[in-house]
Amino acid sequence: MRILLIHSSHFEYEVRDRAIEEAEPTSEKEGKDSIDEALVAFCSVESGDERDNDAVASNAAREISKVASTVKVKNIVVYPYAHLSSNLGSPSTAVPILRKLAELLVSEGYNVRRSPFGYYKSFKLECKGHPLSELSKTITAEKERRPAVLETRYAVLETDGRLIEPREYLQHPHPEFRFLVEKEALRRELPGGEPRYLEYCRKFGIEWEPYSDVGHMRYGPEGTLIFELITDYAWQKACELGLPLLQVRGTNMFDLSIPAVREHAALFGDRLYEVGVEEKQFVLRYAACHQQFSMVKDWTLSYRQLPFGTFELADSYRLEQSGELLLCFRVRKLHMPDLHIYCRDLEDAKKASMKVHEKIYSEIRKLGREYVSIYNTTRGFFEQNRDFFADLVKVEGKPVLLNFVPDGVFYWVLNVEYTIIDALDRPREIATFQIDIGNAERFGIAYIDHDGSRRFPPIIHTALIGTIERYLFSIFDCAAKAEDRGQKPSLPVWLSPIQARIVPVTMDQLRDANRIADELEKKDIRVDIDDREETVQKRVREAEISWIPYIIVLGQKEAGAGSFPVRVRARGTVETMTLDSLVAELREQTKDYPFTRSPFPRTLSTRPGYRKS
RNA sequence: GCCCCGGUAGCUCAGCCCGGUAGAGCGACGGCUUUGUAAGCCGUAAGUCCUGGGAUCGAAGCCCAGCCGGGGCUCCA
Repeated sequence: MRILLIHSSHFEYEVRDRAIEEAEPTSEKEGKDSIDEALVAFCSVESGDERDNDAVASNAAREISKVASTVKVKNIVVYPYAHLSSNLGSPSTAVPILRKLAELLVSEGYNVRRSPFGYYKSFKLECKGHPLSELSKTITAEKERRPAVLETRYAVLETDGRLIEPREYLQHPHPEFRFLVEKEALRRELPGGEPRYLEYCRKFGIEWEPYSDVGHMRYGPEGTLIFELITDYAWQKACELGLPLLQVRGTNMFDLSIPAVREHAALFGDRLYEVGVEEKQFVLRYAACHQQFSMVKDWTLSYRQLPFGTFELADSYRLEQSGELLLCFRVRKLHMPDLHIYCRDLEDAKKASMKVHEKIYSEIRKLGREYVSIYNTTRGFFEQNRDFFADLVKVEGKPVLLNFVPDGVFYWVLNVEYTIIDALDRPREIATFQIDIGNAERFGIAYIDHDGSRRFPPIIHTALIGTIERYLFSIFDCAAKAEDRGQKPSLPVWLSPIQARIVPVTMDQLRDANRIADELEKKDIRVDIDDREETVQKRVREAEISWIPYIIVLGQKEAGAGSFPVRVRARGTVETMTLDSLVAELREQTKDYPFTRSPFPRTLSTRPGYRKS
C-alpha cells in the first residue's frame, strides 16, 4: 500500500461519476465533504496487500497516526487514490483495507472521514507547505508481523553420547564450541568490531552494487575469476560424493499461484523477494528447490535409480532485513551450489547424510579450520536415531549443540548448521544439510518401489561448501586469522587471480620475462608481467599489496643464469629457484583444484586502473 | 526493521565542537629519473562537501526528513 499524506488547512471533495463497476455504494450525504485542519491520506492499495489485510491496515494506521501526532491534527481523511501505484490491488481487497484503516484511526481517537471508493471525484486541497506537510510512505504487511517465537530447547550432545545443559558445558569449554553455545543457547551479546575481510574484499573488487537494491554484490575482474573457480569447485566436490549426479539449469522466478510454490513460500516466511509482472505475482527463488523439484516431479523414477542427486548453482534471493546485511555473508542475492539427493527411505537418507557430513567436514579442514555445529531436530527423531547422531558427532570430534524444535513445524527432521568462529569470535553459518520429508509429496516427486507401490523419497538438501559468497567469507576470514597470527594474509594459490608476477628490472628484460611467462602459462599457471615504468621497489610493493603468491624479479644478473629470485608470500622469503622448481611448487599447491586461464592482459601497463589498493 | 556511529577529489581521510574563499596523502595525467625486492623527484588537473528542506546576511559545519555504509539488537525457511 502506498500513501501520500498532506497536512492541509482546507480540504473538500465532491463525487462526480462512477469509475469502476465495483464502486462502493454511496448515499447523497457521503457524496461530498469539507474539512479544515486535517491530515489527508491519499491511499493506493497494491497487489500483494491482500495477503494480510489486517497487517497492512494496522501498519498504515500506525504510520498515519505517527505523522498526525507530529503535526498535531485530530482530523484525518482517508481518501482512496489509485494514482500512487502502478501495481494496484483489486477493489475487493482495497475496500476492506481502507475501511479497516479508518476504523483503526477512529479507535485511536481521531476524527476520521473516508471518501467513497471507485468514483471520479473533484477535490480542493490547500497544503500547509511546511517540511512535514507532504510525505509519502510505502506500507507492507511484513513490518509489524512478529512471527510467534518458536519454543526451542538447547542441549549439548557430548562425543560420548551424554546430553548436558548448555550452561554446564561452559565449565569445560572447547575453545570455539564455547562461542557457539554462548551465542546461540545462552544469547550472549557478540563482541563486535569492524571486520578486516571487508578491506580484503575491496582489494579484489568484491563490493556492494550501489545502483541496485541493498544487499546485491558485484565482482570486478579478480573477484569474477575467484567466483568462477569456487563455482567449479562446488560442482567438483558434489561429484566426489560418489552418487549419480545430474546437473540442471533453470530460472529464478516462480509463479505464486502454483499451490506447491505458494505452500513452499509460506514455509519460508517473511523474507520472500517478490516481483509483480503484468497480472502475476512471482517469488524469486530462495534456493534451487523450486527449479529442481518442479523438474524432477516430471521424471519417472524407480527405486533402482535411488539415491541420486540434482545440482544447480542457483542464483537465489532473500529479502533480508536491511540492517542485517553483511558483505559476502548475508545478502539479498546469493549463489547456492544446491544439491538435492533423492533417497529411498530414511535409512538410505541417513547413509547419504553421512557422506555429505564427512565431505562438509573434510572441506573446512582443508582450510585449516573446524566447524562447530548446531543440529536442529525434533526430540522424537533424536531419540529414535541416537546411533546416527553418535556417528555424526564422531566425525566432529567434539560436542555439538542440539536444538529441539516442535514436531510438525518444519519440512525437515534434521537440519545441520555448520558454523565457523570468525576472526571476531562470532559464529557464522557456512555449510548446511537437511533431511526433508515434506517436499517430495508437496511437489509430487515419487518413485516406484520394488513392490510396485508409489513412494515419496526423503530429500537431502545441501550446500557442501556453503553459498559461493559464504565460502568466500571463509577464505577471507582465514586470511584475517593468519594476519592475527602475524603472517601475511593471503588467498590459497588456486584462488589467486594472478599466481606469479614477473617484475623486469628494466625493459631490457622484457623478452626474457615473456619467455618465462610463456613457459608458466603452458603449465597452467596464471602469470603476468609488471612492465610499468616504475621502480622495482614500487612494483614489488604493489605485487605484495595484491597478494601475489610468487613474485619474480628479473634483471641483468639473471640473463642466461637458469634461475631467478622468487619472493614467496607464504614463507615471507626471497628464494632462488629454477623455472622447474617454481613450476613444481605451484603445481603442488594447486593440484586437485580447478584451474582457469588468466583472463587478464599479460602486461600491467595495458590494464585499466580499476584496482583499489 | 530498531538503536548507535559515519558519508568531504577516483581511493583513504583532515576540516565540523566554536558558521565567513575547499585541504592533504595516494591514484590519474605531464616531465625528470633507467631503476635489484613493500612508496624516487617535480608539476598539473580533479569536488552537486550523500540528497532534499529549514533557521541564518552567510552552511561542508547548526536543525529536520530521507538515502547509503559500519557496528549492535532482532531475524536467520
